[in-house]
Amino acid sequence: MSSKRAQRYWLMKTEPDGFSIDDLARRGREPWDGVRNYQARNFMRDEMKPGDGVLIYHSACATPGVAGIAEVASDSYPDPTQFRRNSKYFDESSRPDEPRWWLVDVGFVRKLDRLIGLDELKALPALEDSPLVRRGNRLSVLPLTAAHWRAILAQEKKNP
DNA sequence: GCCAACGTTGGC
DNA sequence: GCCAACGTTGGC
Repeated sequence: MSSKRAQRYWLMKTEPDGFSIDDLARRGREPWDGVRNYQARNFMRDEMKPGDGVLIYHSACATPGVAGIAEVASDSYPDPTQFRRNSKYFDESSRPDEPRWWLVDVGFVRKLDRLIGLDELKALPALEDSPLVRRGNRLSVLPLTAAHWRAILAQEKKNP
């Protein structure tokens, strides 16, 4: 396999009441549709590449935190829901010849042995510079450094 | 359910 | 281009 660039790392949020790591495990692979934030869109459209590592984060739930590992499973392509009039993600001002919203497919890798809660993440010195643990952070797709990735996954083997 | 933080919209 | 109003996210 020839790789033109080093693997990158990302974190993607999902609300488990709507779509959880278990749903991803069942389906194996899922188009990450419905993202309607320009910064998150730019990451998916311009920077994510197949094979990149993804941490799946459960948000807006009883215990928010990192729940599993996935990978970028496709190149980016236009989010089809933006053109579906009956979709809640429909965007009437987006044009098929110039799509506004883009996505990637996400492939399941594995569920973590245990959920690594936000309280734990906040306590990790390695994550001090990540927007993930900053108050008021609303970005649903964000980049991680290799150090962030390692620090988060190292927690899996530790007692909370 | 509350509310702080943030992004987006639209009037001017 | 500014900024107030509004809508949404997300932790608690």
